[in-house]
Amino acid sequence: MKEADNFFDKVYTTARLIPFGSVTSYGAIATYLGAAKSARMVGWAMNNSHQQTEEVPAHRVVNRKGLLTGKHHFAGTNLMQQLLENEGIVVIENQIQDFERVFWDPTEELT
DNA sequence: ATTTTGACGACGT
DNA sequence: GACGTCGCCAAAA
Repeated sequence: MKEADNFFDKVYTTARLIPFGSVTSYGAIATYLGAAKSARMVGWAMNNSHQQTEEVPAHRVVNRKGLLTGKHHFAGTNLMQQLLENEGIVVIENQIQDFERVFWDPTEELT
């Protein structure tokens, strides 16, 4: 059985691979999947991730600026930030502090 | 079926 | 370096 034959499913799978206390960007995932210019699709997949059976840590996925652009898609107003801070990530004004420090690039994990 | 929009990103000005 | 435009592809209007 394939859990990741479709681009969307791959996005979900990759998102679940993000370690605790780390974050990544939509473009990083897109590039990892071979669709570097389709970062938007990753974001769209995240939106759809809510309907996925398995839990998808979409809160660990932000744009390349480390900005919590999609926080409005989460339940509460600051739920996404709360989740990130819960993992030891400092977020101020929707901006992740020490972004490159907590950034997790799936491409580097390929090795 | 066509147009607009979008949880983005890279490039051009 | 801030701002503008284009590209990507899928879904909603």
